Amino acid sequence: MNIHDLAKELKVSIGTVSRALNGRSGVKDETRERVLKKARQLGYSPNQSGRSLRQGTTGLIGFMIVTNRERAYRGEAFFMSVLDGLQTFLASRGLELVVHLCGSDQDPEVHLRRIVERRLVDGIILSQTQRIDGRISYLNGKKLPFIAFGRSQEPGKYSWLDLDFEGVAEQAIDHLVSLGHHRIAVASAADDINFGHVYVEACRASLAQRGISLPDEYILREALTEAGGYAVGERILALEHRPTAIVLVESTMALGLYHKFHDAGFEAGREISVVGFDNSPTGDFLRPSLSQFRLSHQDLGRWLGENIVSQLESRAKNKRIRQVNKIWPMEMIVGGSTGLPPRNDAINLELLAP
Amino acid sequence: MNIHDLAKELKVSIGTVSRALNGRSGVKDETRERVLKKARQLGYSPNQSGRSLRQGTTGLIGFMIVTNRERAYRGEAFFMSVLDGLQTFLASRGLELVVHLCGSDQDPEVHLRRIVERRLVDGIILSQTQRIDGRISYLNGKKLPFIAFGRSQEPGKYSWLDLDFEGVAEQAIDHLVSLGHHRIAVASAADDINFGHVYVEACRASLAQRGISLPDEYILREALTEAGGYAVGERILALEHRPTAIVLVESTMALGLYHKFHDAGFEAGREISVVGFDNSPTGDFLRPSLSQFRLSHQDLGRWLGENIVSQLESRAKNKRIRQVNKIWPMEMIVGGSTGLPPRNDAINLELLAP
DNA sequence: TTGTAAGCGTTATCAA
DNA sequence: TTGATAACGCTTACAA
Repeated sequence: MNIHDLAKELKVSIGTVSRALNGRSGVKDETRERVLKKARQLGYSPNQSGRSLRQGTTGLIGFMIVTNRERAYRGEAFFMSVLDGLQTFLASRGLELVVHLCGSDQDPEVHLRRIVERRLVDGIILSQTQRIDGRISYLNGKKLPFIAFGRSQEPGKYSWLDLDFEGVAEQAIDHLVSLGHHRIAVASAADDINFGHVYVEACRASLAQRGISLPDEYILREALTEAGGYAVGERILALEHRPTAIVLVESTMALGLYHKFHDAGFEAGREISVVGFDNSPTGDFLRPSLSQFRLSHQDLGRWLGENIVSQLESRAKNKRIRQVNKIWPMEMIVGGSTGLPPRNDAINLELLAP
Repeated sequence: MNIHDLAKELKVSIGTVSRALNGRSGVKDETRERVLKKARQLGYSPNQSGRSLRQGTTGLIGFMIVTNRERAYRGEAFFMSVLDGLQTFLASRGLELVVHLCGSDQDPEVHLRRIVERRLVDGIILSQTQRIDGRISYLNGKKLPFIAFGRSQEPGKYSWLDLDFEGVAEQAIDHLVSLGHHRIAVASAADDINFGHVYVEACRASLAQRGISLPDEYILREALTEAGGYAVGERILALEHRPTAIVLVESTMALGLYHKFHDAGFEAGREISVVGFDNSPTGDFLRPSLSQFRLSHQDLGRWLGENIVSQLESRAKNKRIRQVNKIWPMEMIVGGSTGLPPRNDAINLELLAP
């Protein structure tokens, strides 16, 4: 069933059918009705390859996810709600979202090049950006609209959206320091994903502002998984100068960390305070509940959709694409995992006062 | 940059370029070399729309995921590793995986029809099959290769892959009954997803074989989330005749359930035994660790890839497509969450003996 | 071994 | 308001 068959069935020309279906003007109302009805009846939809070839656009927006065996189970689940928000928005604009997975043994840049060169999509959103990310410099050289979900150190003007790691670090550190903590560790990503670096540096800056240093042994780089959290627990419990608090760049780690604490007879919020990251249900259902940050994944997805569509529209009108860089604010929700430091570790501010 | 530009650059015809790039015979080795080199140099890849239009195939395999706000955070994470295995296999066969998300406010069948009618993919894998699932009967009427990941009650011959819910139920029930449990509850899905029904009935059958009935109040249908698990915990603790064990159709629920137990001063494996489902890291890192079932998501994905490719090949050779129905075996890993029932609840088999 | 040209299904231009 | 036709980029049958 193609446009010729449909036209023959209706005894009109393919041009008329095309105009009718695409809402072009210059078709008699009655004819348009007939065409639409018959198309519905016969289940006809235009072949996308034909359309794409003629129009030069596919109507598809790509979202690239790099699967990583280690993190595959939960880390990427973060994206599901983001994708839900994105897809819902795109659908409202007649666009279709397609998610491209990059297998754990493939090179993300090579994979991206294939997608772009074959013209599979009209625009693409990258995620899990690395500090040095060849995908970004590659796309900077193309005219394809794209957004990096996550900052990078790649030079050049391009649109990106990122979580407010600085704000999160500041709120977390402020909360902990005001409780009296001054030995605060940071658990971050083991690989070169950019936010891992950003978060550590943001914590360092927030600590420094309060006259507190972040020694190397308090920076714990592990997998962003339950197992990684467990490893973090082992490492901090083994330290001679144990921290009294730890901030995590990913809430999933909390489960492993709690487990290790449990084994050692510790409890989060008593011996060691813990701050998670984005609001995972896991954190809410831990005991004690995890102090973490409010974040609407759906809204994030919607923002991505609005922004990529605006790029598409600029391009269609041959206008210059406006680059947007957005830091997504997040707000702390204090749970039971943060409390006063153990007595002999607290700075008693009153005693220090003259 | 299209095939004409490349041909002009090389001073050969487009036919030769195409033959060279596609590995067709009848091209001088030297010419082929030159073409391949130049194509690489200029970053040329054939436009997919052009190819698809000509060949009638897109080289894309779809995987449809229905996002559901309630489950979005973790339930769908199950798929990430499956997709990793699938994508890796497809890439080895020159095919590209595209994941189509169906937003929570969209009709999955309508969404599927649009994908199929526009010829976006050469084959598609459905997931989250419902008991009555219009998508399956729709695809049965088409010639597009597809696999349902999850059985359904839809009539007709079609390929499907499903987890061995019967085997899981049998092993779980056998384990619990041999520990002395005879009041066993089942937590399953609240919506019409088919595996929810399958699992309950499988448990009922395994219990019946041992002369144990499954009363309605022991069937707890809730969301497959932490919150759902918490709700399950509330409900069973409120029962007059409390079960001594519960089996869950999704391990994520365990976190909420443990939390509720903790609040009530209970511990899994002591007052109430708990059996989870697929081997989530969450289950491994709970305390006590969750008894659950071994499952390689990657292998599952690979199986899907092999099967859809075999369908594609049959179709290309105009051979009849062989329908395959596969039950994926799973093996129990006993953790600390299953133990003897509390004393006064156990059937002491020796005392019952004459 | 290479070049030429038809045709895949669509949209858009132009003429009627 | 409609119909005929070119063009999008590619692969392939056929001719050279």
